[in-house]
Amino acid sequence: MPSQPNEIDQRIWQVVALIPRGKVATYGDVAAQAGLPGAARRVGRALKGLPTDTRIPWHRVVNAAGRISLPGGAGRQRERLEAEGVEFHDSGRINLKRFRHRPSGADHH
DNA sequence: GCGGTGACTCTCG
DNA sequence: CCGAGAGCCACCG
Repeated sequence: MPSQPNEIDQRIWQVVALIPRGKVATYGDVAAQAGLPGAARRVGRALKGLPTDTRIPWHRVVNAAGRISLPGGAGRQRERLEAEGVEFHDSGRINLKRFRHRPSGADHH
């Protein structure tokens, strides 16, 4: 099997698990929260290693442009997000100003 | 050890 | 707004 989950992956998953329903976070955000600033790609790899039946809300992680990066599964991820109330712009872009999850920052809006 | 690759991101034009 | 280029880190053959 492909690389067993290490402590780093566990921490990344934990951060993702804390993203509230109806909100999203970028790969960079998750990396920073997990104590790995600049390791966005590491996050993508960690999510790829999640089991199919996981309860981790992996679909709440999108790229910095507010778009879905998941290859071949964009439709599935988008459906899940829309089911939670996350709205998509024209060609599948999310308004991060509105739906981005800020862990340590109070709403200023 | 090297080069290719990817669920990334930023800068430039 | 979009694409190209570069920086990035870890995995793989």
